[in-house]
Amino acid sequence: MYLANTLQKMYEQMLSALGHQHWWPAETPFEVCVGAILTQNTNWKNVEKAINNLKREGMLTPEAIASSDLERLCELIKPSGFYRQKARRLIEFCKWWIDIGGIDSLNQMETERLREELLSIKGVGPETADSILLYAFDRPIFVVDAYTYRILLRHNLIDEDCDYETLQSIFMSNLPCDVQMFKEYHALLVEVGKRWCTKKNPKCKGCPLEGINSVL
DNA sequence: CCCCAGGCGTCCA
DNA sequence: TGGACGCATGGG
Repeated sequence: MYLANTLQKMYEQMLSALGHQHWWPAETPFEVCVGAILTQNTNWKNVEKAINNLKREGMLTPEAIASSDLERLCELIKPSGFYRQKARRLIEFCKWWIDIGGIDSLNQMETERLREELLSIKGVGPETADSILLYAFDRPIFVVDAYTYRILLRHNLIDEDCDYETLQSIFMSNLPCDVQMFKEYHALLVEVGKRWCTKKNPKCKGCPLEGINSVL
């Protein structure tokens, strides 16, 4: 079967089994960005606590974070883990956001340029940059993460040494270029990954994608 | 007690 | 260029 058909079928089966995921859970583009940095290698539940702390203190703005005291910021985001790194990363990100002219400038920027800009920020790698592009700025970019890799690997759709860009291009060159669908697809992969594609379930037993690539 | 989570930068060969 | 390692809290 053609890869394009398999990817399409995966999407339909996940959507049918799990329904819409309503990602990204945030009220503003800036909140998406903060969440994207805080969730690096961290459970989302812990990130929610950190974001709620920032909101409660009126700190969820680029200006407030950029000019915040490092120790105080650390305390507020502590539940999200790696908080010393992440506090510095948030401050760097916010300075960048302000320097570049805020959300209006960012909205006008070409997607390729915006991606380069994001990747130039210390602490923003490919997944964080692409999450921001897709969920904060509605750009048609497919987000790849550890679950994406693991799920495709277990279904024998990729090689073990498949890197980020290659994996991303597999989706982007075989699926229609649709922002809403990209958002839903990534969210569904994460949910499937959490529930079924775990170490404790090495055969992905019970997964809605079971047998998606029956050719072994 | 263990393992891991919606990664990234650094270091070193 | 790529593999190991540190970063750290909270939930199972």
